[in-house]
Amino acid sequence: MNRSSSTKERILGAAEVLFAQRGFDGASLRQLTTAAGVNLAAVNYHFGSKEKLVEQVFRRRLDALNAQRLAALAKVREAGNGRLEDALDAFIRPALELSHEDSGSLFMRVLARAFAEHDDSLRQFLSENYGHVMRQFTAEFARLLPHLTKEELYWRIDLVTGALTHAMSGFGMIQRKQDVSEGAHREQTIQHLIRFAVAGLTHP
Amino acid sequence: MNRSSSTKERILGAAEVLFAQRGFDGASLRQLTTAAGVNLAAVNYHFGSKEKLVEQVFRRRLDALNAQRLAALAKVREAGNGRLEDALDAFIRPALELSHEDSGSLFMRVLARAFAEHDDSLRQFLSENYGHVMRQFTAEFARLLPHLTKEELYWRIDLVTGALTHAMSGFGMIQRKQDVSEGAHREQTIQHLIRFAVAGLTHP
DNA sequence: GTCTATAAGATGATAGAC
DNA sequence: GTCTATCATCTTATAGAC
Repeated sequence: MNRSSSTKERILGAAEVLFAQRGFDGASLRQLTTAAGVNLAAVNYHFGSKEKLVEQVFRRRLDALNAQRLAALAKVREAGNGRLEDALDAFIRPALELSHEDSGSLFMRVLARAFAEHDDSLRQFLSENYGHVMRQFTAEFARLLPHLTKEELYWRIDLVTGALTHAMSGFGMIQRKQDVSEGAHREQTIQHLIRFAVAGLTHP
Repeated sequence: MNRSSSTKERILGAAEVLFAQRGFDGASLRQLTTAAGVNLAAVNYHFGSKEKLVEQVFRRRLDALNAQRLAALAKVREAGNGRLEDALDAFIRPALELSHEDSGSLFMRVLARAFAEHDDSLRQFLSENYGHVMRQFTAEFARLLPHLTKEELYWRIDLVTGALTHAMSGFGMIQRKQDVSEGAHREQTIQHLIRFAVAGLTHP
């Protein structure tokens, strides 16, 4: 059994937790390797640098998320006369499912940090690797809302994205109540978001 | 003429810029005092610590913003049978005006960082000092949307807040075009947001 | 692949002269 | 109020033994 992959995974897991809690600069390699139970030098050995490690933390979650989104969108398309609700579901559900996973909420905080950082190299990385997903969804929304000008459509998609981002981030005031299961709460969030987005996208 | 207030102001200005660009941890007192053209020791002399300086950077903008919001809300109330659009305008306009000011967009990035930090002491500071504003607006929305349950209303306000936050942050894909003036673009954003929010709040 | 030891440098805070 | 000098501590990265 090769220990290297286990070491890599342990580092990635610890990095996600610590980047969420303390930020990319705030989490030191010392804290990180200690938490992962590996040697201080292991990060540079396995990833090359701290920055490459950050990139891998993103890839691990976002590759899966965007594959799910595109697969769901493809299903909506091939089903023929898709409804707006279904396209929105394809866009929203994988994202919210990720954000409600055990370590997913941690990752959401990592993502929020990345956006707040406003770091161009990181933004470029995200746009290069996942920009095509947004473009495919925009094209589908344009097909389903043919009465809107491009300008108007972009505005509305932008605001939907804002609402989704906010819901994923967990910053809002809505907290899951004790008598509601995790899964039920997620489904509630998805349904609220979809109805809200449909109203916002289709109003005259 | 007392130089101390000028030194304090120069520090606050430089801090806002550098906190936005590099984060609270990322901006060192050395970079900060150099940019402000003051001595390294001046921050600790005038503010006590780096953390107290951060607090003052927030106060300078948020005290003004929330006073404007409450004044606008009071006007809507005293005008009698207010419309939902007017209450939303009171909530949204001061925020978006701040975010479009010269140094306002910088401050928005500072604010985004604070949320991403998820730092409890900072969140507590914000909630203690400005939480009553949100409560007053929620009460007004409840009055204007009596058919919604409290539960449903909270969800929808939360999603509106998400869209507003996103619009303020400037993360979105919508960029001002060259042939549109700064003021016209801001007004466009406000109108899009209000119409989107009205649709999202009132849908059946 | 993993370890220790250490290089080379930045950081927040403060003491004390002016 | 402002300055310099410095403390104690932290950081990333690497060299070299095992």
